[in-house]
Amino acid sequence: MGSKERIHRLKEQTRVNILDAAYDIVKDEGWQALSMRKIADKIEYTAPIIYEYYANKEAILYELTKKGFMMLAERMQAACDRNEDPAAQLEALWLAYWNFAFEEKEYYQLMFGVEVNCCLMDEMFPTGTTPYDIAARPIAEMMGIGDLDDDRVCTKYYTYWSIIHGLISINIVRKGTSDEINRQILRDAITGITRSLKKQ
Amino acid sequence: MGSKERIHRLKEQTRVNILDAAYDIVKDEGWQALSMRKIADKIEYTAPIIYEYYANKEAILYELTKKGFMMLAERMQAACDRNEDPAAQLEALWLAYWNFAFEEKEYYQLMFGVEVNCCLMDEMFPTGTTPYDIAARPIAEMMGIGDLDDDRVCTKYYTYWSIIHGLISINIVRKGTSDEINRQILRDAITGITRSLKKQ
DNA sequence: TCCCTAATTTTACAGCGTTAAATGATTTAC
DNA sequence: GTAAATCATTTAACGCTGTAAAATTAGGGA
Repeated sequence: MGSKERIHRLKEQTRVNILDAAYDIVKDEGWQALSMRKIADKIEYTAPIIYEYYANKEAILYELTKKGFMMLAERMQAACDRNEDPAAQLEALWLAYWNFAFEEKEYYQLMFGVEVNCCLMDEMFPTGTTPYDIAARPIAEMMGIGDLDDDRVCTKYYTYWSIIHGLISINIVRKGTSDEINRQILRDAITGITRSLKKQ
Repeated sequence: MGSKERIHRLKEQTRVNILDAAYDIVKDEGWQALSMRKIADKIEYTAPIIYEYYANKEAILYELTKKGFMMLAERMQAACDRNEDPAAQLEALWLAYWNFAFEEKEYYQLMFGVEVNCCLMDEMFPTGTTPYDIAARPIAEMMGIGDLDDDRVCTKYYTYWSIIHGLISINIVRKGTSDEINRQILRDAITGITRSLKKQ
């Protein structure tokens, strides 16, 4: 009886189809638009059938997250393997990470909980009180640059902001890193960037 | 008739109460648990009344976001003002940012779209293929450290990861920064951290 | 007291994730 | 070949969501 296997294969295919359909919807309409009924529509079934394949919606997201992490790991490993020198390896591997985040934005959002938020930040602040406005002044001063909107100031500002926001959101999403290490990274990073301001 | 004013004041109070109720719920149960009906319950009204004060749920979130940004700006400015030297200003102001993110975690999540995700990352990867496993080797090599789990390696890894993830999520949430600047920050940061590996 | 207006609630709709029951189809046993 | 049993799938339903319209209640002015 090969029919048992045929059916088994078909069911496995449906499992994959559900994941693919979910990803298609997200790619088209974003994560907040993903619903069990839409997935069902796409695979031409009714909604409850999905529960035959996945315990619930979260399980689907979990599976997609796992897939995302596997893709990321592959790309980083491949980039690393293409180089010999450790410095070159590091650059290549982080660049692969960077590229993954934008080429597979939907996966990255799911994996690291980056919500696409409604509102543009700049219109949120009373003028002159954005973090940029506050931080740009001492940055510019140290660099000996008069114009607060100079690209060099802007770059340094984003360097500060990135590492701090990055460290924060990593800690919010996945707690577990020790406070000790966090503080150390924070101080290291701030003083490191600050030192680099004087040089130029 | 002062009663007109009394009523006006009462309505203004209700506007505030709605925001406060929303924040209380979020503080207790997280953002995903916030609903119009729960807010209404808390202020002892029925749900549709809220639409008399805010256009919709998004408007409430918008208002809270604005409040969060104002709090952040205040704290950063105050921290900056407490110092004279620009280097000290920068350290103080970014430390204030850091503290805000954790003391007002709910606001920070709303402001920067940091979702608290379901799943622990480590169980997602086949063993030995986490980004840490991949990146730790060249880091350790450059630092002349044999043990991949050494705290010094771990710290450097998180420094890389933070700035890259930070830069990515800032770009995902609020597009607008030029690609040119992004690339420059990325390269600067990577080579900067990499250089710091050799020194030690 | 009557009317108008404003405040508030009730009801309703369409969508969500999810479960239980009812149907339909297919395989197994005799 | 027909009956029974098992599986696949759908229909119906529950409680929840955001939101809109209608119905109700309350308050103030003539």
